[in-house]
Amino acid sequence: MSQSLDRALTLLNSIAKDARTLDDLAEEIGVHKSTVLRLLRTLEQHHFVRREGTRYYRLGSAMFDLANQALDSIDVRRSAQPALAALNARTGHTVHLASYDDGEVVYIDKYEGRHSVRMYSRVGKRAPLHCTAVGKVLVAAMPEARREEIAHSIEYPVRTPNTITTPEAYLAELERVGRLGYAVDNAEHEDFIHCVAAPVRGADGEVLAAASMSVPKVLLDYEGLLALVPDLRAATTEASVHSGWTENGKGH
Amino acid sequence: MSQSLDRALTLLNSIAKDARTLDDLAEEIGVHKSTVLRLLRTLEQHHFVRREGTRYYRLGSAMFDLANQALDSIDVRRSAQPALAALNARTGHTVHLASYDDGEVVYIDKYEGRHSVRMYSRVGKRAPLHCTAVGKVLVAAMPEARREEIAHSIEYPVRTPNTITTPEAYLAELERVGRLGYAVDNAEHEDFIHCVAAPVRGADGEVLAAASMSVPKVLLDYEGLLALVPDLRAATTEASVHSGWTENGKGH
DNA sequence: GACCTCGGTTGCGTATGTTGCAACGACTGT
DNA sequence: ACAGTCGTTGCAACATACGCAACCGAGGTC
Repeated sequence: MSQSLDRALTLLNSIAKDARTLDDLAEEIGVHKSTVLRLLRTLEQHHFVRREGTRYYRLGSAMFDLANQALDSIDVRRSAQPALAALNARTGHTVHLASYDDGEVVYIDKYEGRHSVRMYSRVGKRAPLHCTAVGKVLVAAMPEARREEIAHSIEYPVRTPNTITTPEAYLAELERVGRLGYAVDNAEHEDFIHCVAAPVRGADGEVLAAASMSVPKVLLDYEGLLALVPDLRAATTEASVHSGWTENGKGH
Repeated sequence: MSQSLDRALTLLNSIAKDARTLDDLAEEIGVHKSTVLRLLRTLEQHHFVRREGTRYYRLGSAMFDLANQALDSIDVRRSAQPALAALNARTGHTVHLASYDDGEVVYIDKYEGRHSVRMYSRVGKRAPLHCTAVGKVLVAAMPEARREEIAHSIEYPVRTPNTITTPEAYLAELERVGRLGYAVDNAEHEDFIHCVAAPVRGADGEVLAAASMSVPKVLLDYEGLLALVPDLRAATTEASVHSGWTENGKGH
């Protein structure tokens, strides 16, 4: 809608990957370098980018500042923190907190596991709804009409042999998740990892976010993964209570 | 330089403080609300803001994503992490890692202390050079000409009765810091807190960042604060080694 | 040491994108 | 059902951001 802003934001994405030079950027977004220069200067004034020497541009401190302000203002992140940190410390597995945003899942917190196998995820990163345990939990909590709508509107890219690839299969899975109160990602996203996830609820019982544990298959088989569910649910229940949820239905 | 971009970035700052409505924002930056709408839409496409209901706008996930990508690419942050985390765990005090950027200090990492007294700081936040221990360490490490230049170009706003207020006093303090190898902020920034800081060095002995410990005065008197210096320096030395520094001068 | 190249920087005229306006529509609360 | 509030759209006028081309300054090569 706004051309220059659009270009500037695209620039930020490029710069984020790693430090870039002026001509690089100009070519990348297909405009004259003087145009890029002007945009970068404005971004620089606001500390969104900074220069390294004369040649290279990097993201600046405003980025961090705003991001952290924003993270702080996500209430569920703060209220879930103690329970999730404890879960992470107790089990040693990687714990994620995620919420729904515009047809995808967004990770809003992460507690790194103790194993050497690192997942390619990061706070702020987005992931598909159809092949993640957190995605299933979040969509399963929506009213039926919305579930249908989402199930039919998203893509189903195949990530592994186990990935769900049709709206029908996805809806059936969501129904199961809703009934059980937790979701499994049986290596549907990455070949060597499987996950379990459960919802974190707020004062009115609405689902605010989903928490998951991710475990390498070599460390724990499917049975072992399911055995983690009670532990996970204890944590999400605690997180829910801190978020204003009360046992018997409606809270306020 | 670029008007629309400039306005958009200002919008982001406003939104960051807390969720805002359209007219609020329009009035705040003094333009018509349709203009704001268009900018917000572009920001929304890029996930820099998201809508809460129809009325409110909040920062979006791209913010977190880019910020974390950028933080990951700050090498000194990663290499200093183990040493600083250990220092924080060992002492229970708040630990900051900061670097110099455009006439100010920027916090690039923070390890929260165990006391209830919380400081108003945050990763990405900026602070003055003249009244922070990290600021002194960073400027003290620069060549004399640059030190002079900075000392005479910055402002000296008074924060507490102890704040340094003249270039001359600041330069004298810097000389002391350079000689001792560490800096003290004797309640010069906030009344009830004092800090010590020391440099983290890279392969060529250049100062990459400064690490500090901040302690409430009620918890530890000035003597007690100084007694922390050996512990701090052990940590910054360890961090320096992880950053490629070698004991006897030039590394590579 | 002079030349050459490459990348960043500047000034300028033009066209394009962006703006403000005013009218519309959706939603809320009374 | 009505009034008021707030988000949304189409349009015409204008300012703004654009691309061009020429100008620097630094690094490397012969």
